[in-house]
Amino acid sequence: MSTATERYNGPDREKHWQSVWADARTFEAETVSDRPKYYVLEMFPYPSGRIHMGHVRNYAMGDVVARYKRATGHNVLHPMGWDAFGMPAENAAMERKTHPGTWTYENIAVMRDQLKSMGLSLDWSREFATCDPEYYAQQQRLFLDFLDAGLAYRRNAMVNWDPVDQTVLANEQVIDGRGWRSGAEVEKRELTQWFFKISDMADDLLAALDGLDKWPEKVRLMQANWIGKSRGLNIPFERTDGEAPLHCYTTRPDTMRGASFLAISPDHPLARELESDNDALAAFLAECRAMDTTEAALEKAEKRGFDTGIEVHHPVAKDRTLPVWIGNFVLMDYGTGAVFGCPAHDQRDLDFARKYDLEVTNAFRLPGSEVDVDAEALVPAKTEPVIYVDHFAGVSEATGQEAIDRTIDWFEDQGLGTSQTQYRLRDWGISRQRYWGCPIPVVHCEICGVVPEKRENLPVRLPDDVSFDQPGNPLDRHPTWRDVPCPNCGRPAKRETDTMDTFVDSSWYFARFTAPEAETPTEPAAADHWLAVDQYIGGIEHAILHLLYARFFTRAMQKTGHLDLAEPFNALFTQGMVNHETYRTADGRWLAPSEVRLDGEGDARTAVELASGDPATIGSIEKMSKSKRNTIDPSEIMEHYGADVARWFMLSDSPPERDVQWTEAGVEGAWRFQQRIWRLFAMAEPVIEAAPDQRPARLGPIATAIEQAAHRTGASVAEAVETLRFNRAVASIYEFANVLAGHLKGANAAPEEDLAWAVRDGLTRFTQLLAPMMPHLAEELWARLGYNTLVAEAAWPAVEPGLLVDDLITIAVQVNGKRRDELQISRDADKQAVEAAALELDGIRRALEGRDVKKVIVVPQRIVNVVA
RNA sequence: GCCCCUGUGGCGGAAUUGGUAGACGCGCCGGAUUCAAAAUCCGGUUCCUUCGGGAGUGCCGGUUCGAUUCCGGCCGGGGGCACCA
Repeated sequence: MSTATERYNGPDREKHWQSVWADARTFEAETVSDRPKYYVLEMFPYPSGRIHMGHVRNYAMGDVVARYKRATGHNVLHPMGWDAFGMPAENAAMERKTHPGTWTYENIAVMRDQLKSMGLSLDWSREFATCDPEYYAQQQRLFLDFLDAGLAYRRNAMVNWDPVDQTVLANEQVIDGRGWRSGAEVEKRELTQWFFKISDMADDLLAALDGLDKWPEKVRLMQANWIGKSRGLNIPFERTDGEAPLHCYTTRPDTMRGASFLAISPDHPLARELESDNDALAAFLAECRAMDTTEAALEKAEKRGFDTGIEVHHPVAKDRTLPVWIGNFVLMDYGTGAVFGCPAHDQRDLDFARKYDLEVTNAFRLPGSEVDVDAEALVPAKTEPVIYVDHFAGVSEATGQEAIDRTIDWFEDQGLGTSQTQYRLRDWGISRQRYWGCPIPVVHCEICGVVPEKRENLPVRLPDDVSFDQPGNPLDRHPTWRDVPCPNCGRPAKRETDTMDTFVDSSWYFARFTAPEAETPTEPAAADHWLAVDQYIGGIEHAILHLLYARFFTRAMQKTGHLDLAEPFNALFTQGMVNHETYRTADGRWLAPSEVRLDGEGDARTAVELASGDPATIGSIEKMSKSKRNTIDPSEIMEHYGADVARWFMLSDSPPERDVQWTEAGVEGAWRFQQRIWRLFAMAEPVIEAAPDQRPARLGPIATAIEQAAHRTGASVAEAVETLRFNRAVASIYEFANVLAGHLKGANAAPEEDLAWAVRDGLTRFTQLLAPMMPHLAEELWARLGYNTLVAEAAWPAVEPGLLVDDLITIAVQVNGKRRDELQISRDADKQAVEAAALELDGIRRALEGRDVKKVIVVPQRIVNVVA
């Protein structure tokens, strides 16, 4: 047929529906409701300037869930806010001479408009930014409560210090030993810093992972590894000079026979004590402290030691003594800051022993082998049985794990050591020497020490009159801001100038959304009602830090009376990234997709730089990033194709947890589908007009087929959305569209009543199933069907279970496991009937070729297998 | 090094508890429509084939009437952690 129908203009109509939803306040959560609550949350964005495709994907997924839950009778909370403190605002301030706040709020305005143009079903009435004083005031209150509860404390800690920018750098900001911005050589410095006592909750944070059964297994594993619980032994080593014993922590006490030296950290109290009257040692320690501690540097760093001259007795073989060394590889903040070296069973210890000519003694050998250690240490898996040599507790052949357990017990029985559980997780250092963050609300008084700011004085506001024309923290050099009277004694004192790590801001925002204007951090009734978050969606890059900090914060807020639960996120989903091809010129410049023309296909594809006409290389498919210039601006896509098309493409094809590749062909496919649906409804118009209000008592075969497809699609879309398999929901909708289109083409201009009814009912249901994913088009179609309500407010269509199954089914018939024919038979036919009918099939007879049937396996409603 | 995930057409990917492998989409091929093109519509599309069939879910083996699915061993790809004692 000819397509006289006009094209659907998405970008134009979408604006209309967005204003209709906003006017009707369709998406505001009800404070009081009879309906069950559902809290769906996507990780809130950092206001960097413009939204990117990762946001589109993330928020499209969350929006499908929110709209579906609303349709299925839930009172939905689906809020949005801004993770607005952070370094980029200060960098922008330095480069553009603007205030970080100005830059941030301008970005928020742009990004809010962009998100609104996506047509997300968000409750904008609850919006806030973490840099709003109303928000950080409450965060300061939480800090003071944590301080009172012993959950926040201050201590000296080593940090990476950039001497040019005059700031502390995170490990990730140190590249090859230099600051990522200044390029200056980074120093290790000891600073007094604020910490949250997350280590207190290590065991609970680990144990509670088991209950998070709606979290990805992968994330739970990553968190468990990060917390890193291990059981070992704390052994005091008696010194030959009679001084206080040195304690070592080990997880391999079974290798004690092989101990040949002790190594202590350069930061160990003993090392510091010896330093004062030993110049050579002092020089060695200074070098250790200058050392870069990034992973890459550690990989290459030489293992170096310094012999202190001190000796200790072997705890079991009392006649043996072991020298005490200082080792540059020993960490002060794990275990006791001292280890015993067992060169035979640890490669690093072996290298160290060879270098400094220390003993190498085996604790065990492999079964059937007399060979001792040569170039490589003998380190079998803990599950592998080995033969222990002369083990003091009498262990002979055992796996490492068995021997470890028995050794720990033996040491405890003998009073030679104590079992100790150790965690890898360290306390969370939250001090940042930055301006654009939440001020830590304490005052330093010469008389009273560290004094909390009075709660009635909160918030401690960031001053607006700051300059960024010199490096360092503007709060530190502000002429007056620091000067305050001591809250305790009233004498002149100084404010703390550190601000909080921005991870603190995002550790409780989900709770604040439940009562964004409360005068306290949370409002108990609202928090109890809405929390936990029912479905949280975000990137896998936050699998550890953000999610672990939020779990800690929820517990800490529980302890301080702000919340009444321990786990903030009932279900978690981590979505994949959005990738795109990369393009480069011969001289290595990255080109944006809009700067190249692509020709050919398959392996013969070529790219040409538009501006110069020079050939460009098509590179690997990578995460969209500014540095590789392989980004696509969501706003351009939404202005050209519309938000529904962008959303639909982001939800199609790729499973949501996997990476998706953005392609022009993919968006166009989504756009064509949208137009096809539009034509389908145009084509159906005369049929719809002929439809009776009531379902006719009898439906013909075509009407029945449409009705069945409608109900089956309803069931499968619901199931797919519930399990967040959006690509399958999309596929089901395509199938249903194909069914409807196929039948409509065959229908004549004056259809039978039953068919007309089935078409209208089918299209109504189709629109409802489409609505969570293409909400604007769905409203347009809903109006076209003659409804004067909003499909966004319509109830999810009920499914008639009887329509999901056929009376006559097709089952495959195999011979020896190979499919040879198929059988049409009544659904409730008994086994004997199925078997008899199967054996009569031509294809089966042919395949059997007169062989004897040994056995026939009949799985009702599934398959028949004839064994011959 | 330790821990984990993953491997299916030309491509993205489907496939309840083991039960017709390749749904749906993209691409491609053929046809219709058109003066022509775009758009649209219809048909085909795992591979091989002597058109009877045969092979096939990274590779090798096992369990089973039956394996993409379960088990063992390899190979490839990806991720997390890592001087953690």
